[in-house]
Amino acid sequence: MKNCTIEYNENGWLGVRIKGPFSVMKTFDCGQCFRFDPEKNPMFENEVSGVAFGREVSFGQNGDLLMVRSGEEDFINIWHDFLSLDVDYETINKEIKNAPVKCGKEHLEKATDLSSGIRILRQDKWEALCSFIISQNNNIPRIKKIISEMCRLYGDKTGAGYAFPDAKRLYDAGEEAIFNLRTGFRAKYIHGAAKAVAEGECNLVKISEMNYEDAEKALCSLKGVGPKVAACTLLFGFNKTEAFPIDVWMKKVIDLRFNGSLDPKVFGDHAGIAQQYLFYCERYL
DNA sequence: TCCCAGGCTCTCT
DNA sequence: AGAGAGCATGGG
Repeated sequence: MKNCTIEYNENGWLGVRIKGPFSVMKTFDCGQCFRFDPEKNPMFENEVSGVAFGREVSFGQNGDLLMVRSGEEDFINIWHDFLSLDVDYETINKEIKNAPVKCGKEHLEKATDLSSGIRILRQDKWEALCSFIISQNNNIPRIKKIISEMCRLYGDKTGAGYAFPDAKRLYDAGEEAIFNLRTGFRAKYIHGAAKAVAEGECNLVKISEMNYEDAEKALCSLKGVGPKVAACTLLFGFNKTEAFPIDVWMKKVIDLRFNGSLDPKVFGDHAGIAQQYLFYCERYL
């Protein structure tokens, strides 16, 4: 494992020393995932818990020590990858700060410093696609509520919580059931995407192996999926960090901080990370 | 109350 | 190609 070291394993918690910038709070509160919530635990400076890949997990943090409530095997096989712990964010942050932007360099540096510690999660592909279809013209608290209810009603029980329902399960539940989750006009989009994925007409694994342009085209062929939802899906679920989702907040950022134009290409393969820094900075500060 | 939210589709120029 | 209305709902 690169850039982190397992230091101990006791009482169900795994202690992992992290090299480079890492913040549990920022990572799970920056709007990239919807199934984790902060916990109050005197043991840690910060803790979040939630469900991913059908497993309940908690992440605590004290300084550069990450505490994972899981076995060593799950950490190595799932959570290490989920959290992008192999990625050298220290170097990436430097590259982002040095990106050849035409203007707004000062803001870019400030946003990078303020957001440092965010890790782009590698989430489940279907969960990312479905979640970001739900996200359109919606606000984050409400998105979380809808997804939580969707999991409670249609996801497998994981213990205290529920897994994210797979595509077939949502397809079988029917459009009306999905509408009854208060998804509104998105119900037919969710149901249609679930059908396409469940029946193999939309193969998410194949899409993840495509180049960015083809992958975006493939996702956008689904009704209710446009450039922004596709970009978020590819960034947060398909590990395509060159994706640069532009929502109403990012439009604001570009107008206000970059004088109306910002070419994602200046960030190369780290465009998605830069985007997330700018988004987080604008929303939360 | 009213504006808005990690937008997209459809229609009309 | 580009602009604009409509969409369901509820958070703040």
